[in-house]
Formats: sequence, structure tokens, C-alpha cells
Amino acid sequence: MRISELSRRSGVPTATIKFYLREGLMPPGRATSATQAEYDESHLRRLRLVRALIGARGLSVSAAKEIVGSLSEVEGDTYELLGLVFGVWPGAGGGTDTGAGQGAKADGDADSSANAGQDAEVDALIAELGWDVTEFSPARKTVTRTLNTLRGLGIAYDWRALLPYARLAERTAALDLDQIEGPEDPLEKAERAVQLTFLLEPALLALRRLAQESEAAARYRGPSDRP
Amino acid sequence: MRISELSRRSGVPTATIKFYLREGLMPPGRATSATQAEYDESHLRRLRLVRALIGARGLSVSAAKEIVGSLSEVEGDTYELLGLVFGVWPGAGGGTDTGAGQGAKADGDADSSANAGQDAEVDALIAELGWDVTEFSPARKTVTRTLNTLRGLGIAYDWRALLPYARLAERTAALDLDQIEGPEDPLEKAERAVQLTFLLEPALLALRRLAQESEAAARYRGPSDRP
DNA sequence: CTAGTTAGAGAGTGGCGCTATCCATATTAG
DNA sequence: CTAATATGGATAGCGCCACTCTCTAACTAG
Repeated sequence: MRISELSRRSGVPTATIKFYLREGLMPPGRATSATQAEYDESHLRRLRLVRALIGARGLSVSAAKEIVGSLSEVEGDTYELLGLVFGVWPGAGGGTDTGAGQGAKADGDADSSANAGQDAEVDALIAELGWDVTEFSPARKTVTRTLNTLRGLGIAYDWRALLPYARLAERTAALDLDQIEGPEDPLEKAERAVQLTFLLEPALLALRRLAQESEAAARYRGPSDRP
Repeated sequence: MRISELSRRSGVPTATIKFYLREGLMPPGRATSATQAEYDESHLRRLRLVRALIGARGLSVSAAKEIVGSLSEVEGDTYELLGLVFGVWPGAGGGTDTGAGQGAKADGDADSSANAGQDAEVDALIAELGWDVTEFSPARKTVTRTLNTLRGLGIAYDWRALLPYARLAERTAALDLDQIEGPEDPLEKAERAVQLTFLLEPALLALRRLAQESEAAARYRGPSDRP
């Protein structure tokens, strides 16, 4: 199909598709001449995925590029492939503030790009859980940052408070992995993993919110509020 | 204290503090004259909270405003207060795409601002769980939208697939509520609820990612990959 | 008195996600 | 075969957002 049909079938303007092609969010079509290219169903699927990541999940274009990029680097077996997918962190490299307050003692540490053992708390948490993760996972830094942020707000919070959450995350992850058991093809598995990992996130947070509301009703609702 | 000290103690430029004041993210200081105002510790705490919501959590200024606004509307008891906090949804009103594809049958429904019974799937889910939530919770629409997005990608997905996730969300929410048991004052409870609800979100997603990685290693790692 | 600070308001800035325009070539309707 | 339309590629522009700068008039510390 040509670009106009791709546009019609996806609901995305051609100008935007061209933009995504330029940005590398989609592979170029098969060129049939200097000013003509042919697209197929895989382009349509990719386009819909990109739109879902950017629109529904709210990722930035560059984050979406990283994610779909991991899908294109497929070479190894299922484990490597999933490692690639799960290792992508949307906003990696964007540490905003560490909670700078009154104690302005900036220690100039040896800022290596890989984790060199700072994140000590996360290391302890992971060790306690017995998890098997690489030291390069960007998600480590996210946990560290959250802990620092909470403490910057004056809350006494250490990794132990996250332990029960982590146990539930473990079971959530098991559910996720169950759902990619279906396809045999590693590539399909990876695509399914991307969809479930990223697109389910808003729903999981929404479910937490609804559950909080329900739990608050159970704990704090006075008799006068009952219907 | 005056604005410069507020700036020094928080690390936020005065221009930005003025901007937040203009946008209503912080209450104005107590004016001592036409060009002078006095701020106190509560302003500092609010400022740090706003920064954490915008910086660490990545919320927009208007979303942050809604959230801290819920803290200011405090009048009722703990239940009402928590209902206010848990009822806020960061990006409410921003439904991006519903997964428009080939089947372009736009039914012009009576778009009422409150939920008028569409979200049937979420209703079923909530009923099955026995949750006690109002029909106005914006989180409902988020779940509906996620379901639609996944189906728009060609995945067969209905509310039943979310059931086990919801059960885990229930337990996560119980952990959240446990942690706001501390303070007696409803206002402090509410502030703690905001902190835990919103600032923990990135960490919870990061823990899921780490757990996925670990679970994938357990399930798919071949013998050759072992250290 | 003077130098510095402050509240308040408006304009300006840089980044981002598109969107519009242009041009040389291709395709296609008649 | 010609003319209208579509395409790929490139560049420039637009609208929004989160600040950031500038300015004025009033205050305050020394």
C-alpha cells in the first residue's frame, strides 16, 4: 500500500507518518522508484503501536523510538529479546531533581554511565528479594530517585518499606509473563511484551486508585455517609 | 521568610516561585505591604511537593494544581478528604485516541460529563471485585481507554484479564492505606496520601519492570547465558 | 539617603510534537 | 499524450507549555 492508504487505515495524517519515518519510529517503505514507496501490514501495525505509546501511554517521541527500536534489534533468543524490551526505560537519563535542600554538600562522585554501586538501597532490596536482574537496568535508578524524593519531602522512607510492594510487583510480572506465553515466535513475544508492559501501565495505576478509594471507604467512611 | 529565602531553601528560582504563585499552585504569602509578603514553612513544604509532582513524577502544571488544590479544599472528615485525593486523575479530560481503525462507525452518544453507564466493562470488573467506588472516578475511564487501545492493536482483551491485576492492586492499596495510618490530623493524612499515591507511581512501575526482567530470566534463560 | 530587594504583571524563550509548503518525479484519468 | 493528482523528501512554521526575563513601583536595611 502507499502512504495515503496507510494514513486512511490508521487515521494518522500523512504529514505525521512522514514525520515518524524521519524520526526513525518506523522503517522506511520498500522504494519502488525515486518518489514512490510501498508499505505493508507490518508498517500499519508499527504505526498503531507508536500511536498507542505516544497517545494512550503518553510517551515522548524519543522514548517511543527507543522502545520500538528494541523490537528491531532482534537477533538472539527469547531471553535476550525480553531483556531488551524490559530493559528500556522511557525517560532514561532525565533525572530532574534529587531533592536538593538545605544540606548543599555536593559530592563529586565518579559519574559512570553504568551503575557503580550507588543505588545501594536498591541493591539491598533486590538481594533480599532474590531477584535476578542486571546492574544496568535503568529501573534501578528510578527506584533510587523515588526514595530520595520522598526523603527530600521529609518522610522517613527506606527500601524496607518497598519490600511488600515489590512482592506484589513480582506477582504482577508473573501475570505479564503468563500472557506472552501464547506466541512461539520470539518476535511476536517481544511485541506482545511491549504492548502489555507499556500500555497496561495507566490501567494498573488506575486500578490502584480505584482500590485506594474502595479501601478508604471501608476504613474511614462514617455511618452518616452510607447511602 | 521572604521569597529569596524560600528560593534558597528549596533550590527553586524566584522567577519560578512567582510563576507557581500566579498559577495557583501555592497560596500567596501574607502581605505585609504593597510589595512585600511573608512566607512560612507551609509554603516551603508545598513548594517541595509541587516540585516533586512536576519533576520526579512528571506531571503537568495544571495536573499538579488540581492535586494540591484538593488538599486546600479540606473541610470534611477523613473519608471525604481521601476521596478528594484519590479521585484526582492527573490527565483527566485528555482522551487522545480510541483506536480508530477501519471500522469507522462513529455513534454519536450523549456525551454526559459524568459516567452514564458506558464503561460497562469496568462496571462489571468493579462489581465482580465488590469494590466500593463512586461512578465519577476518572480512573474508570482510564481503564476503559486502555482496554480499547489494546483491542485497537488487535489483541483480544476483556475485563476478565484485568481481574488478577485488580486483586493485586487491592493489596497494593491496602499497603498504601496502612502507611497513612500514622498521622491523626486528616490534613496530614491527606498530604501523606498525595505523596504516596503520586510519587510512588514511578517506583511501582520500575519494580514491575525489574520483576519482569527477573521472571523472564527464570523462565527463558538458556544454560549458555548463565554466569 | 542610597543600594538592594520585592510583588506583580507582561513579554520573551526554548523544546516538542506535529503541520504546512515546496519541489521534482510518478502515476493515472481521459 | 496531456493534465490532474499523488508521492517522497526536505525545510519552515505553528501552537502549547514550562518556565525565565524585564520592568515598574514600592519597600527596607544600613
